[in-house]
Amino acid sequence: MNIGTVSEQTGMPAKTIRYYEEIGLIPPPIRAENGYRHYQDKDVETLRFIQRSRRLGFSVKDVGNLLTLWQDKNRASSDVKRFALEHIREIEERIDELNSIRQTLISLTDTCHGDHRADCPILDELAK
Amino acid sequence: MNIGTVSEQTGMPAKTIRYYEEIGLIPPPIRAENGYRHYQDKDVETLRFIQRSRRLGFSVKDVGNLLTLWQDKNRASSDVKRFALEHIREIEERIDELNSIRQTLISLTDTCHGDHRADCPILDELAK
DNA sequence: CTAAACATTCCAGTATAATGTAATCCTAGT
DNA sequence: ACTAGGATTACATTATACTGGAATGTTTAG
Repeated sequence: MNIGTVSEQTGMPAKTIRYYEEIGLIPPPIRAENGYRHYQDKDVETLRFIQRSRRLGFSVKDVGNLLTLWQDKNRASSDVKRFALEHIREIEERIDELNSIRQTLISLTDTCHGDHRADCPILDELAK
Repeated sequence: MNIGTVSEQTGMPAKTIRYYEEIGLIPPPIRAENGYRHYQDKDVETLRFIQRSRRLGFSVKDVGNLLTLWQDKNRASSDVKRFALEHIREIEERIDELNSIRQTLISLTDTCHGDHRADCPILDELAK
């Protein structure tokens, strides 16, 4: 498979696939005689794995660790679980912070009459 | 006031204050004869305004708009409110997305026994 | 007077995650 | 043969928000 086909099958830009190779997230594929990258089905699977992990909010670096765990047939499932739980914890932290910001903003907007008048408690609070 | 004093009073690095000036978020202050930036109390207020806005998750660009509204004595409070409500909407979007990711991750970790065995539904799901 | 502390500018770098662009090369179809 | 469409590399740029560091000038305390 050439990179274009892989790109089609994963929905990932060829550019991104090359980029993942460049940063060492995926191994360099073998090259055809013309110098074109030649991919196997398992490479598409790996890219899909990356894609799903990224969608679950794992950083590219995290994905690297997940890939290592995935490819290590001797890993303990507890290692993977620990990793995922830590990620959940981080996500919950971000949610908490956003919720706190949200609450503050809602209190502010609630006290702002929001009409043609200039007087605005939102700005007053930001300025106080 | 020199930049160091402002830095102390706001807790912002001098570097950051200069940076905000550079990107046009705050106006260039007058200079003393020695070339040092000379700040007024109102500049400290402005920086505090920026700080609070940033902590509420407004981007630097958003803060620019807020500052404009703040300094426009003729703005309608509805303009500010609209802006804040839009920001709340965006934050809620992010929260929703994070919650959805969190749910998925929790389902995954729940089905992973997390012991010494290699078998791991988390990786299986990422790979499927 | 001198050294530390503070200020200035300018250029570069950090972190994250790609994407854009140009020059060149290879391949497949008419 | 020719051209369109892929592929390659290398270098640069985007977005966001700063931060680091060097070279140099100024102020202040001992």
